[in-house]
Amino acid sequence: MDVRTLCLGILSLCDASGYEIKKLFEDGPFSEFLDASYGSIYPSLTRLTEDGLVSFQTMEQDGRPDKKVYSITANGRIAFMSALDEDPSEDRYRSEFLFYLVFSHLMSANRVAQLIDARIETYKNKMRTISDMLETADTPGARFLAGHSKAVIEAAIRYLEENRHLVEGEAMLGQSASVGHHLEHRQSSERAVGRTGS
Amino acid sequence: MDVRTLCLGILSLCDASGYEIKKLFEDGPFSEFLDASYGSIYPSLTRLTEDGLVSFQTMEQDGRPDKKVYSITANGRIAFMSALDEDPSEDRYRSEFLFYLVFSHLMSANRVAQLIDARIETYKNKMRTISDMLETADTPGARFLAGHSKAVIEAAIRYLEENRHLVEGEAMLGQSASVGHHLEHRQSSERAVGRTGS
DNA sequence: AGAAACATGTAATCGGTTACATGATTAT
DNA sequence: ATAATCATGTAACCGATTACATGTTTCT
Repeated sequence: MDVRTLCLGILSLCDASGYEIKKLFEDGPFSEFLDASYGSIYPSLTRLTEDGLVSFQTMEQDGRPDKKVYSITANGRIAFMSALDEDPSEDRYRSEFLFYLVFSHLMSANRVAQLIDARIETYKNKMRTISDMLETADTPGARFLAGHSKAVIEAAIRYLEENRHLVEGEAMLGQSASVGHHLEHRQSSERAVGRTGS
Repeated sequence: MDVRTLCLGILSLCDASGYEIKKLFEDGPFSEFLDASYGSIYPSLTRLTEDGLVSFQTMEQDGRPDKKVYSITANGRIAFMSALDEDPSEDRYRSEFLFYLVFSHLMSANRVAQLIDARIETYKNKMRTISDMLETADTPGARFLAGHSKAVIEAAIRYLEENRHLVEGEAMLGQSASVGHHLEHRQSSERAVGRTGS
């Protein structure tokens, strides 16, 4: 699902400018599971306008730049509902933090502790944001979303606090066999025939 | 952190071919929080070889194509450990599923239920994979990672099962104010000056 | 018979980010 | 003073995915 459809969905909930849509991705209820930059939002809005799926009104403001407030059109609503008929793509989760922890044996215990402390701190900040959302959520969908984030983040914090000792032992070098055994080299019929590049 | 560094990290744990690295991203212990395609892995390995950070041995195999088994070099280890000194970038999580649920009011209760059922099914499959990993994990890092995934996924399943009723009520149309109030339009000094595109 | 696994690699494409350009106002 | 917020937009760049190209063996 591209940024165009994401914008269309947001505009099906309320009118907004490109700047405001970006804020919704950044701090609002969508921040936990979506993101898009101005460089993708503005061109999307232009395309959607060309395709007749949204329209806009230019608003003059005192002491602020003009703003284009976009509204979804009837065709836009139809297009968005068609998009919802497609199955959602799989979640994509990418965490350098977790990748780092695979290599805790290459870092000092202090470094690992610092990494985990920072992570817990980030989570706790998010929890504050989410608690605010839960309080102000006035639709089931919004409450559901906020509650979901809360449940998952709470579980992550609890896990980190209870199990950090597992990776904070001082750097024990040596190879991790746990990855190796995912690759069962068939020693039998393998023959090395050359070495390059070292 | 680009695919090059990811490959370097994996090769710091054990020798592997490009194909095997891909499998590690796909089914192995990294599948929960990383991904990369052949189209990025093979060129990365070539670049790493050119830079002297890895080397490879060509292995002839009976009844299978030749395979290039890569090993990290001393310089490679140094480069990777330098990479670990940088702070990890923030997690990126992208979920169309959660985005869809914001619009549960635009879908039939059946469709929403079907979406949630599929999601729970996916989670339960993952749980099986992770249980296997937990059993075979022979290093603290591996156990820690698997345990983390387990804790988070369990929380998500529990939440979905206990709260799905919130979004499975039959389509109640109308606008969601919960997004709107994240955008406090300063009605006072705003003036519409034109409408375009509808 | 056909699909899936094994195995490597290139080229075209594409979506998206980063940086740039501009500029007033408000908060620190 | 300086940074941050408000506000829109373009161009360059880049990393990564997708599709293509090739071929054997094993599983269903």
